[in-house]
Amino acid sequence: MDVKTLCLGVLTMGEASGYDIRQYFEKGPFSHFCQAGYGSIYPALAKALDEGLVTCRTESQGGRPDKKMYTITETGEAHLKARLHQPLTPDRIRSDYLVSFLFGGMIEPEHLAKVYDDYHKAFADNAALLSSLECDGVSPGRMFVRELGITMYSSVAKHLSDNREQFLTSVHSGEKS
Amino acid sequence: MDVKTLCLGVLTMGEASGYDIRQYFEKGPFSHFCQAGYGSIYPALAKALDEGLVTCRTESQGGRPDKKMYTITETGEAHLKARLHQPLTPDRIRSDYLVSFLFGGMIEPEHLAKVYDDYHKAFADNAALLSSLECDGVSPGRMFVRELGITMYSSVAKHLSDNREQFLTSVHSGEKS
DNA sequence: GAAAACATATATCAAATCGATATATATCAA
DNA sequence: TTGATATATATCGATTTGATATATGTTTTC
Repeated sequence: MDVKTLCLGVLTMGEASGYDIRQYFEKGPFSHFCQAGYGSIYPALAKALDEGLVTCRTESQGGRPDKKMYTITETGEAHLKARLHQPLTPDRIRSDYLVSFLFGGMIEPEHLAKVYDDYHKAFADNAALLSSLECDGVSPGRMFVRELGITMYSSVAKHLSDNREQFLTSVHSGEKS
Repeated sequence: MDVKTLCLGVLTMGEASGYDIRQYFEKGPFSHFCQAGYGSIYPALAKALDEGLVTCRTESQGGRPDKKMYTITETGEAHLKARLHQPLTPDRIRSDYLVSFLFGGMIEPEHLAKVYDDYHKAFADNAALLSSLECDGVSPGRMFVRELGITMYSSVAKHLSDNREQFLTSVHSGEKS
């Protein structure tokens, strides 16, 4: 799912600027399972405009750079719908933290404990964040991914709580690498 | 954590070729939380060799291209260890499936059900795969990430089982987008 | 009340990564 | 024997990442 298609997805929820779209990927419900920065969003929007998948309206604002508001076209919706019916690539997780745990034996015990606690906090915080989200008038799809996220984050957070001492002691008991 | 550093990590477990390293990232315990293809591994090894982080030994084989066996150096180990004590970037999940569920209203019911079942199968399979792994003589770090993976995969698989009908009906009950 | 920090807004660029392809041979299955 | 899969290295275009540049408004802190 390339960034262009993801932008189309965001635009089905209403007119938005490149900056707005970035917010969806950084905060918002999207951020937990797809990311994109300005460096990919702006080129993607330019290409989408070029291909007639979106239209653009420039909104002048006092002082600040003009806001370019994008709206999805029928062609754009058709493109998104078609893409959603094509084969999907498997999920991909990138975790420096799990790599670190794998090589935990090479890390100073105090530092490893700190990293572990940070990791636990991140999962606990994400679970809490999703739980606190407003649910009124939210689409069933959004509701579903929210609940799946809560399940995932909280089960991992619990596992990390339950196995903290066991891991931190075993990883530094008389072995290398 | 760039590919060069990840390669060093693999090499702490013993001498390996670029092809071998690829296997670790495609199958093996690594594949679940970091990925890398030939296009990033070979350049990374060349750079690591250039910087003295690894040494290289060419193994001739009848017919097939020569095998280049890489070994991590002390400098390489120091580099890896230093990296493991530096700040880590947060985990990142990319899921076309969750994007699809978010826009489930735009997908034909039969197709959405198929996608859903594929997704469930992927999690169930991964949980089973990790559970079936040999544990004799495995390092505590490897053991830990394996168990965390089992927890994560099976909790999500269970959630997907438990909420299948609810999701598939609600997403197509009189609404758009 | 001034200074610093943060938010709004677009855009570009080098470096890293991804995904596909090329090359060559061995081995295993139909 | 034909085709598919595995071993092995390597490159290349396209995409993505992460940082930076530019310019101004708003909010917080000293």
